[in-house]
Amino acid sequence: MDYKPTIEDVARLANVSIATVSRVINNQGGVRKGTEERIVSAISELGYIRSAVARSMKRKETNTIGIIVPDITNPFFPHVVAGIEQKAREKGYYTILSSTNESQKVEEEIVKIFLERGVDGVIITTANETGDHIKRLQDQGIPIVAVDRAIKNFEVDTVLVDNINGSYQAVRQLILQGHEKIAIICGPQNTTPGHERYLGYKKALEEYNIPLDPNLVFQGDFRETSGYKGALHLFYSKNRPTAIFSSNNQMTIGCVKALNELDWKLGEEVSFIGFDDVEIATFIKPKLSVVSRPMTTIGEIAFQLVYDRIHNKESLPKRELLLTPELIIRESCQPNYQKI
Amino acid sequence: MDYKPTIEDVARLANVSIATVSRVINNQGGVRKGTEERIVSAISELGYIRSAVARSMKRKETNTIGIIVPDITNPFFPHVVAGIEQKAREKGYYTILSSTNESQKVEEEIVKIFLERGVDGVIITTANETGDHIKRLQDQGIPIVAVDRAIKNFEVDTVLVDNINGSYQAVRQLILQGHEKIAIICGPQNTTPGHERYLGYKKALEEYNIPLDPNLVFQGDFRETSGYKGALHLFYSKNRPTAIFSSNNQMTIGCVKALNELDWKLGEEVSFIGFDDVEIATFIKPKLSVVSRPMTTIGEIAFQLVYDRIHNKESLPKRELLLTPELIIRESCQPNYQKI
DNA sequence: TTGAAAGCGCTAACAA
DNA sequence: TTGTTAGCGCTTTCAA
Repeated sequence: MDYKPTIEDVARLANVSIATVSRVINNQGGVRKGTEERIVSAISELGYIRSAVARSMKRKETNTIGIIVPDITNPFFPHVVAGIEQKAREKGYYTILSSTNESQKVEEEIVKIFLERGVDGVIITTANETGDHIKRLQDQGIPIVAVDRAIKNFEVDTVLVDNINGSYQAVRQLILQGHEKIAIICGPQNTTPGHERYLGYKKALEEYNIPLDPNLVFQGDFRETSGYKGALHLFYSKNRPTAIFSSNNQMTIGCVKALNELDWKLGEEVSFIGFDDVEIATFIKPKLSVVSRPMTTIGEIAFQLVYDRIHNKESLPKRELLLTPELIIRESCQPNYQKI
Repeated sequence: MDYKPTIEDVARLANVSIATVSRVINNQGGVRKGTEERIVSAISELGYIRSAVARSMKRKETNTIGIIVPDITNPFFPHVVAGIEQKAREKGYYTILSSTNESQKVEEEIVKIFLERGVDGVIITTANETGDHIKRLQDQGIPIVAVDRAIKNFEVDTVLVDNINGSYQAVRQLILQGHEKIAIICGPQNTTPGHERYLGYKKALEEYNIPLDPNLVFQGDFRETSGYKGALHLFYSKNRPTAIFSSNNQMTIGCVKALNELDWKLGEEVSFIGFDDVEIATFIKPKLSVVSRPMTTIGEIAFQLVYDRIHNKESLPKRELLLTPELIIRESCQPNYQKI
């Protein structure tokens, strides 16, 4: 069978007009019971399925949310996506997902496709925070929600994690355990998360009157190798730190690898806290302390924001949510014995 | 600005008919150069974007591939999806992704949605291999490709990994290193991967005349917690194994966590091989030996299969690919010293 | 409670 | 080389 029955086939079989059929498939009521029954059985007899395309054409909505992420293989995003999808399905929305591989050009392409397809809303972690290419979506009246990375050049709803607070908590913890030579492995300073996590580090040091030593600030790029290099660099620097804070999960991994190879004893010779939980955190020894983010919740909230805006085109002010990450203290940060 | 210009607006501005505009936006040629230029500039002046919905309506194709996975947070799938997406984009296709959380009911819902939306093809790792609900897709002439899990009750193109061979290789390796008390942490036996990986285990034991001890077979469900429980169970069983084979990545992680907590020395007291590579494999001490699958390649092939079939409605025989996984030996499997 | 009919924006066959 | 026009399958007035 390859023939797709249409609303007209149903109407013919049930001996009513297509308008009446439309009423029952949309549960609009106002149809006599007997008529409805005839229609329902005609539908199942024919195996009729209403065409979402024709429907979208008429209604000017697709019930789909476009999702753009920079890297679907980074475990953070599948969790966020799961949260979005879950909530979306509950509300009758579906998602079309694309990964940019951090490429601005790919992102532009995807935006264009979303525009053509008439998505009802977009949830994005952009590869380029200036966001000029994203503006076109907004110009078409398509609600946008930025997740994890802000968009700079115009106003959109945003759900971020309080990066400053997260790294502040982590560094403060290290300070309270008696560390003073605390290093940071930074993310790129031209991204919000990268910069903010550095600011939290600075803030904690200032608050406790610990001078910031530039030699303890290593510029990474959020990739594993830069974490690795960072640890190496710090190990061999003249002012070897007694504690390290790493700005993201991938760099944490590189870093721990390096510590292993250097035989730089985690927890004993050097305390450690990383931003973002990693799978390995609880099964290396000692267990890693981390700053953890509620990934699924982020997705759920993001969907709620687009959803609200889809159904309130005009009247909503810009909303900016800042979720507080949680410091999970395990074993990799210990009192600074070397001080004593 | 919230008004969406249509092909008519473009035609009016360029002072031609909509047919001519259609010709240029579809690169069909046969349009005088000057005319084309006028149209192109009208398009950019108005910011015209062709409606994919209207186009699909007319052409009876959506250029979208539906993807159904059981669990998007399992790192295996994002890699497969990345492969699909990559190839798809090259060919002008886009993907709509849904995760069933292993629920048959959710899967049925999604199938229905895909049907309504008129996807051109579906790539699925099904939560229920009997596949009766999926049959509806095929009845509508929508090509299906099964990935990682076969579909039993009718014929579809399939790309699988040779699970039997993969776990056979792993278990044989353990046997050759002198292990006899080799445990397996199974996946669900009503899924192909779960069952086949068990068969490979059995096959290896049989081949080397090692009797299968039911106490060494732990029934897991592919989730992390069941790997954790499995290791616990095996540790405390009267016939403690000297080697463990875990049937998937998530259970491997649970398992390694448990080993740590139990202080059951990996590689020394218990050798270990897991199915599927995991991020942490090279990272923990000792490094984990694993059976590795070419995930991105699987996705690329899957897309190629649907694509072929979309463009060759009738004429293709059923195709079934079986990729051979690779045993990567690292440090977690060692000769069985306890035997000596 | 039901039906007739007007489109939604596009493609493609046909005509000019 | 260009234009006219008939739909694609549905929703939604408006009228009966």
